[in-house]
Amino acid sequence: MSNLSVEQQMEIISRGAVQITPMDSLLEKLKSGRQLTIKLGCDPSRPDLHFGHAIVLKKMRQFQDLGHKVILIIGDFTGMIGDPSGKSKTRPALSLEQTRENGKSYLEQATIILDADPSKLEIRYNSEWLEALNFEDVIRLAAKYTVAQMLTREDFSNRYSNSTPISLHELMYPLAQAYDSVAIKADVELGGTDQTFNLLVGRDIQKEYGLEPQVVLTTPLLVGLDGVEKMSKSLDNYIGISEPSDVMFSKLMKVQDPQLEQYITHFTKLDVSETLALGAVQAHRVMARAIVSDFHGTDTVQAAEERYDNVAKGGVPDQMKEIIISKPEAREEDGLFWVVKLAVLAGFAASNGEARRLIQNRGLKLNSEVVSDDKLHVDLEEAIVLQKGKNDFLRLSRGS
RNA sequence: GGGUAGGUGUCCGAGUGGUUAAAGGAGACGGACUGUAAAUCCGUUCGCAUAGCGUACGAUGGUUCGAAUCCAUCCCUGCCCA
Repeated sequence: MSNLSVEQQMEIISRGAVQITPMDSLLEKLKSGRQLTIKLGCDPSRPDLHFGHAIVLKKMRQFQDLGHKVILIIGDFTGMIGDPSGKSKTRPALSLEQTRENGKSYLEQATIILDADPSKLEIRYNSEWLEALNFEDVIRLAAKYTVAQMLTREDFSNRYSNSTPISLHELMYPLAQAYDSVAIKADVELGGTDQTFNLLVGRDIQKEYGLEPQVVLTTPLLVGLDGVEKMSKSLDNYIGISEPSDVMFSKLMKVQDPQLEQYITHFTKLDVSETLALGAVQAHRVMARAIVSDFHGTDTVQAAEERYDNVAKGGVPDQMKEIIISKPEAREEDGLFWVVKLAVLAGFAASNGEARRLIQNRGLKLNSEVVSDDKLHVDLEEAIVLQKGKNDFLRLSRGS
């Protein structure tokens, strides 16, 4: 176990945590000196991890570094049923193969942050024990909780009072998740603050099964780059943990000022108030450098920053994505390609109409020149650089 | 089972037979300003090689010169009663 004193360990664990319940129970578990089992439940439907997930993964990593064991629970069973979990639309049910596939992908990405040492990381699928329960077991499990208790969950009570549908099986999810804690005898379970209720149900159910209840540690929900909504892939306000260094750098520079502190706290070891004292712009840079070097190594940071500065000055970066256009998709005529179609193929617009509008609004540049005519045709004898707005570049060249 | 209110574009939401591709807002995307920030301001907002055409108001069928709007059947959801 760790050489650090229990107090020092507590300090590390507490950084950025919203809530640790109960604190003294965690102290005691740490004092015992044994390797603790730290649980994290993972949603198997969204395998693209972003910084919102990274907050909790970083925290898991800290536990690992202190010698404890992390168990990732892939909710394949729950995923098969399709957890609506508060979203207005029920998620589609996934097949067992899909959830396994997603689980693998989750693990791959999670180990960017987590220590993959098998003595410190284990992965389990909850179908292992949930599938084995028969209807009687389920009813017994359900008997341990009341409807009134369930309705104390904010999400449920809100929906109930707003007359939004709540399917009966949704009430089972907290129980299923709690049962996971029973199955692996979790000492600590981590999750975002939106998981607080579920995590606490885990304590109650563990008690019912004669186990020592887990400590619940919650981390804040990360606000995305829009500065308003919580970070999520579907809102496209996210920074992916496997993004290349230059993208990660420029996205980190876009973190809005009020969220800067959050990013420094959770993703760096920098002193928060000292860093903020540098002023918003400089603090962004320091934060972005620290995080990019943490993910990609120190040598890529400089290149990422240079690229960022170059683009800020209106320059065109050396490195950018490239695609090769072949004739049929661009409707080549007389060796010429239509800009509108090229913009669509570049992914800058979803339809020709959208591309036309982009051009009309002077948002499309070809080799740094504003495209003003939506009938423009180009030959691709030489590769061209297409640019949408300030930061989207793509090099296009012609296929044979 | 009975009653009742609903289902409109990415979302919220107006619209109860005729310039309705559908008010308004949010979001998004461009532009200006800036710190490639925020706030603010301006433009855009279904598709199509676009002065035109095609689709679209839960689904299908019908009434009508004309339907998001009227009728029928079906699907889905809320609430109340049992």
